[in-house]
Amino acid sequence: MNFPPEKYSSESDMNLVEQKNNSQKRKIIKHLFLYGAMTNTDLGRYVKLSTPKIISLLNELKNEGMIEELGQGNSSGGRRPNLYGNKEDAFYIVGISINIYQTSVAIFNAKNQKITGDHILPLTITHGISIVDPIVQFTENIIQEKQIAREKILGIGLEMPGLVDSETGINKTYLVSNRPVAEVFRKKFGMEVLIENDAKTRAFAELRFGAAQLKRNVLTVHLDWGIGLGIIVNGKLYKGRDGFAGEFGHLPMVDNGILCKCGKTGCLETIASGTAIVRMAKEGLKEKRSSLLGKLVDENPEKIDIINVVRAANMGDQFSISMLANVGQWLGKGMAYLIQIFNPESIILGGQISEASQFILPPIQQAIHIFCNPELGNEIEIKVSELGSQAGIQGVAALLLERVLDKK
Amino acid sequence: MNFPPEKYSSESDMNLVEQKNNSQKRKIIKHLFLYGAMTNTDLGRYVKLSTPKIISLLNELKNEGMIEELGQGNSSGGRRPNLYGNKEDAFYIVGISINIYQTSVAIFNAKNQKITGDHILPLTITHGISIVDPIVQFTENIIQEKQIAREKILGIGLEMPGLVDSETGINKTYLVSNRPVAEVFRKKFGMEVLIENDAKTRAFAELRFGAAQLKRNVLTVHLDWGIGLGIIVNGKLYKGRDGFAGEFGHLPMVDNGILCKCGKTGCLETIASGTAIVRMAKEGLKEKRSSLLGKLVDENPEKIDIINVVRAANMGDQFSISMLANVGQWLGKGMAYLIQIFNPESIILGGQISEASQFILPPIQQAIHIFCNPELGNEIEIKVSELGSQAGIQGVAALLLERVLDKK
DNA sequence: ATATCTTTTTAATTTTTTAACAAAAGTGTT
DNA sequence: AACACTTTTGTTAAAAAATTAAAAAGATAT
Repeated sequence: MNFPPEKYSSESDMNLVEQKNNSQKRKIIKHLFLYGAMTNTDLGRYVKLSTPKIISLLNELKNEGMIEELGQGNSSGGRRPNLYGNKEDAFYIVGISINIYQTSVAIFNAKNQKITGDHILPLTITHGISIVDPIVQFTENIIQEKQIAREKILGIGLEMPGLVDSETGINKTYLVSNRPVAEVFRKKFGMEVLIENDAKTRAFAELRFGAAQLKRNVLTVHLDWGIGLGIIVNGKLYKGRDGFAGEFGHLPMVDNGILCKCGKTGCLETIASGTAIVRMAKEGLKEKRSSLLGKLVDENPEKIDIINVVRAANMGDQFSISMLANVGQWLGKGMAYLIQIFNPESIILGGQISEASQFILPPIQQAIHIFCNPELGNEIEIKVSELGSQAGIQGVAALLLERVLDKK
Repeated sequence: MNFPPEKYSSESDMNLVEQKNNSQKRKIIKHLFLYGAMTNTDLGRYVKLSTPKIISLLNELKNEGMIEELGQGNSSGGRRPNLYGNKEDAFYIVGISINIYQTSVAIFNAKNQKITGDHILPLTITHGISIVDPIVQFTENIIQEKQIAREKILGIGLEMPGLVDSETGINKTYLVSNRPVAEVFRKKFGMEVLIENDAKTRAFAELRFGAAQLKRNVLTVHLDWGIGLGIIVNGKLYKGRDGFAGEFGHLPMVDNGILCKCGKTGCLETIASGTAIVRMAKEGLKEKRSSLLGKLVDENPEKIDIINVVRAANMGDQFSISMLANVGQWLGKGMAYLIQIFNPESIILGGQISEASQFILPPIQQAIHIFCNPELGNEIEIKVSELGSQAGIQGVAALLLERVLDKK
C-alpha cells in the first residue's frame, strides 16, 4: 500500500520541505507520463529547480521504482544527456467510457500506453444504475486478465454523457440514484473513481494529446447523438460552477421548434445533432426521397444511424448530403455565437459525423461568415479532430492522473 | 529611475534567488495594494514562506520606502501582530476611462486610494486619434497639479470601448491609426500604458473589489450604449485569443432585424441596449405614446438618453417601463445562452440602466426560466453591481498594477 | 589532436526552514 | 487586583536544503 499515490499524497503531518519535494516528484511523474522521456534539463525548465536538486529527486524516484534511465539523448555538440522516463509498471490507470449504447474499458500504463485491446460491453445507459454491476465485473475481469496488482492502479476515470459534477460525483441525467454514482463505483471498485462528462474529457484529450496541445483558448464540438461542447480557456479545461458548462446543444435556436428531450423546444440539438439527422432521415425514407440510404438500411427506417447517413453522403447520396449541409448551417450559426463570446484560437470538430467533414465544414464556414463579426470569424480555424474514438477514454485517464497527482 | 517597477522588474542578469525575492516582494506589494494592511502571518498564508523570511522581506521593503508599519492588529488572546501596509506615496497609478462622449482621469496611490477629484473631459471618441493629444494634456495637468514625481508613476491604465487587443495595444474599433494606440499614448506619456476594453476592466473591478471577489466563475453585463460582457473563468479575467472575447451584444438574435452598427442585422444590441432604448423612445415620442418622458426632454427627441428613460420609468411612465421590460426579455434570452454555456455562479449587471433594475430584473429572470435548463437556470444569481461609475477606471488601474507586478 | 560545447558531478556558499525561546497580550482563578 | 496560564507573535541560532560556481566527464567539430 506504500505506493506513490499514497506515499506522495499530501499529509498534514509533513513539513513544508517534504510536501514540496513530493509535489515536485508528482510533477515530474506527470510530465513524464504526458510527454515521454526527458532529460534533466528539460525537467528543470518545467519544475524550476537547479540541476543538483533535480538529479537528487530523480535518483530518489529511481530508487522507489517509479522511473528509469533510458540511455542518452541527442546533443548539438557536447556531452549527451541522460534520458529519464516512467517505468511502465510504476502504475496503471483504468479508463471507462460509458456511451448511450455501449461501454468501453481500457487500461493505460505509466507511460500512457494502452495495454489492453478493445473491450466493449453493449449496455444501454438509460437502463440506469443497474448497469453499474456489469461494468464493474467486466472491468475487474480485464484487470485480472492483465494480472495487474490492485495497489498499482492509480484509480479509475469514467466518462459519460449528461450533466456531470465531478466534484460531487453526481450525474444528474443518467445513472441517477440516491447516492452519487462516482461513490457507488468507488465502493464497488475499492479505489479512486473520477467521473466526468464526455465532451469535457474529449476536450481535455485534445488539450493534452491533440490539436489543442500548444493552444490556450480552444473549443471542441463533439457531434454524436447530441452536441457536446468542451471549453478550454487560459490553457485549462473549463467546467463552470457545477461542472455543467457547455450545454451548447440546448441553446434555443428556433422559435416554436421541435420538442427536445430536455423539455424545451427549438434547441440546437433538435436540428443539428445525430438524433436530428436520424429523425430527418426517417422522414425522408418514408417519403422515398433517397434510394441509396434506403438500400444501406435494407429499407428499414429503424436501422438508420449517423454512420449510415455519412456513408450514403460519401457515396454521393443527394438527400444525405443536403441533410448534412443543413446541419452544418445550424451548427455554424451556433458556432458563430461561440466565436463571438470566446474569441477562440480554433474549434475542433469531433464525433462520427466528422467523417463527413467535406459536407459539413463548408456550410459551417458559410454560416460563420454570415453571423460573425469578421474580426473574429475570419481568422478562426475550424479543424476536424485527429484523435480517434479512443480520445475520451484517453482523456479521462489523463484527467484522473492529474487529479491524483495535482493534489496539494 | 531606480523605482520599484524598474528595480523589481525581471532582469536576465539576476540569479534565481534574486528573481524569487523580487517576485515575492512584488506579490506582497500587490497584496497590500488590493487588500490593505496585513500581518506577517496573513502574508505568509499568501506567499507561502516562513515567518523569518517574510520578516526579512518586509524589512527590506521598509528600508526601500515601499511599505510601513501601521501599529498593531487584534489578537484573539496573544501578542498583537504588527500591521504592514504600502506607503501612500510608494507609487501611483493613473487611470483613464475613454467613453463614447467623455473621458475621465483619476490617480490612485499605493494604497489604492483615489487621490484626485472628478476630472472629466468632454470628447467624442468617434473623432478618432485626434483626441489623444487633449487627453494627454489633460492628464499631464492633473499629474502636475498633484505634484506627483513622474518616476513614481507605475504606469497608465486606459479603458475604452471597442475591440481592444491589450497585447498589441490596438483598438480595432476606435482611435484607429497606423500605429497601435497604446504605443501612441506610451510615446506621448513616456511611460507604461495598458489599454483594455471597458467591459473587461469592469469585470476585473468586480473580481477584485466587487461582487465577484470570492467567486471563480462570474459574468458581468454592462449596459450602456452597447452591451458589454466581461468573463471571469477559473478566477481569472478571460480575454480570448485577440482580447476580443465577450462580443455578446452582436449575437444574432432576430431574423431580418434592424441593421446594427457592426454591419450585421438583428444583433442583440439592436434590441436590448441603450441605443435601442433611445431609438424606441424616439419612435414612441413621435407617436405621442408618453407624456412623462416627453416632458423630461422638453418634447425634444434628440435629448433622450438612457437616464431620461430610467427616470421616467421610476416616475411611473408606462411607456418607459414597457420598453425596459422588453429590453429585459431579450437580455434574459441572451443570458440564458450564457448560463448554459458558462454555468456561472452569478451574473452581475452594471451600467446606467441598472438603476432601473426593478423593471429589468423580473423579465430577465422570466426569460431565463423559459430558455434555460432548470439545473443551470434555477440556481443562478443575477445581481446589480454595487460598484459605481468609477468601477472601470479602478479596474483598469488595478489591471495595470498587476501587469507591472506580475511580470515574471 | 585540439578546441569547443554540454551535461554531470562535486564542493562551497548561501538561503531558508525548523525549532526553541522570548516577548506581549489576553483569560481565568483565587 | 494579583497571579498563573494560555495564546499568539516575534527573534534567534542551529540545522537543513538549495543554489552557485567550479571542475570533471563525455561528445562533437575543426
